[in-house]
Amino acid sequence: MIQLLKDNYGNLFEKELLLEINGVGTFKTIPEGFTIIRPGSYTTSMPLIIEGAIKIIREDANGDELLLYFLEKGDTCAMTLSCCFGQHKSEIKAITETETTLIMIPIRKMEEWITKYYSWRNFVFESYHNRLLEAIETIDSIAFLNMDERLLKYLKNKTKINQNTIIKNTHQEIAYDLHTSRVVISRLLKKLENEGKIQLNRNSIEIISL
Amino acid sequence: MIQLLKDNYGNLFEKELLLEINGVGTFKTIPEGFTIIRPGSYTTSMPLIIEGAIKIIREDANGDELLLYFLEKGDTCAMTLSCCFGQHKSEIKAITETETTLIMIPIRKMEEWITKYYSWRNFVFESYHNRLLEAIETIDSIAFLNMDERLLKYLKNKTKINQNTIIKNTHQEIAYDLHTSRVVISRLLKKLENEGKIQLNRNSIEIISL
DNA sequence: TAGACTCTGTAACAAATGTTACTATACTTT
DNA sequence: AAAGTATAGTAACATTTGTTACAGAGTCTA
Repeated sequence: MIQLLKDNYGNLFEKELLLEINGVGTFKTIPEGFTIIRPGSYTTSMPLIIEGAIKIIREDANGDELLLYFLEKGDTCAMTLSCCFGQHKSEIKAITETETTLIMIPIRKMEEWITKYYSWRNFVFESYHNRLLEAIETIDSIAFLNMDERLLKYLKNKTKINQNTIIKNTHQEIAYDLHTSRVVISRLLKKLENEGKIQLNRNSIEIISL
Repeated sequence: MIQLLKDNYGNLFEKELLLEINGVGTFKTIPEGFTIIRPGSYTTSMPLIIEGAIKIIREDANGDELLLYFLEKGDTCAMTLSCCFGQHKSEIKAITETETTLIMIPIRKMEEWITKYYSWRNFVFESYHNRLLEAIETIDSIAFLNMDERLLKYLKNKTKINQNTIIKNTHQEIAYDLHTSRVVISRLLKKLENEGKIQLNRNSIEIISL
């Protein structure tokens, strides 16, 4: 069995299930910045993240965008889950934030395992729960926080996800994620720099202390 | 078997399951404006809505509030679902919007039925899916719409849920749901009245044409 | 190296939303 | 009926966020 699978899901799933996953799952490594899922698309397999991070974005009909949350290793996409179960189409866009390694599980199997393995059932429900919580967390941020606080939270989150205190993004990219304008982000970042919390450079932001 | 159960879930669940629900479920009728679930609370049973409507509200530590969505007959609370499965505590507040009749299902049974009945499994997953979609819909509204559009959407939704073109609420109550101030709501409502879309009265709003 | 292009900084202004304060009216209670 | 309370209307103003415009600095390419 591939070591990566064992490392990431070994304490979550029983041995038989791990063997099944290893048998029917397809391993895939996807480069950074690749769009995995688009709004309106249907999926026939479900991804388990082994390594890396995926950015889940809401995109409406006018092309307005907003970052919903990040997925990391050990996570799966709840939207894909329910798309698989119910044959619904996707309402979100998924882009690899870093290079990402996935195991793709065919729908047929994931349905079968629901009745067969308690640990799998648990994993699926936990995933739904976590995604619902993250959606609510996003709602909290947009509804209750001002843009400066949202930006701060975003920067913290980003350093955690990328395991790096240097954030390689333009102000425009950040503005898209937070659904605001570039000028607003530049303004607030400059304020953070003046407060000594970050260091601004072209195409990147170094976090000093948030 | 109670007719209401058959009427609302008859085409969703098989006969055996309906009989089981009827056997172990407890029927409850709750008056309007009653708080069913509070943030931080744990639940040991899961509600199926038979009649009426429930308002699901996010409430943060500072007491800030925001309406997430309404639940109607045929719905169940996904947050409660995952609370039951995972022993998590509630992150939301649930208040009856109208008088509501529920069937309460003990956790033990709902877990057992997951493996036993395909239709139940389906129902649970569909519920999660729908709640996730509604959370995303809420995110859309807060992120992409201005307050006047959000108010309009709110009024439309409210007439649908209550089956009544007269909305019995004060401006303050609406302001809480949309997490803004009373003055803002009064201002926008007055604008809608001037446009001939609504008629304002003390403690109530009559919808003319939205 | 000249020109094109991208990214950032900044000012000036516009629009949306939030706050405070005060008034009038309707309703409730004593 | 008088007093108190809740609700709504409105003005004036503050704050936050969004928009437009332009300049300068870095990067890329012919």
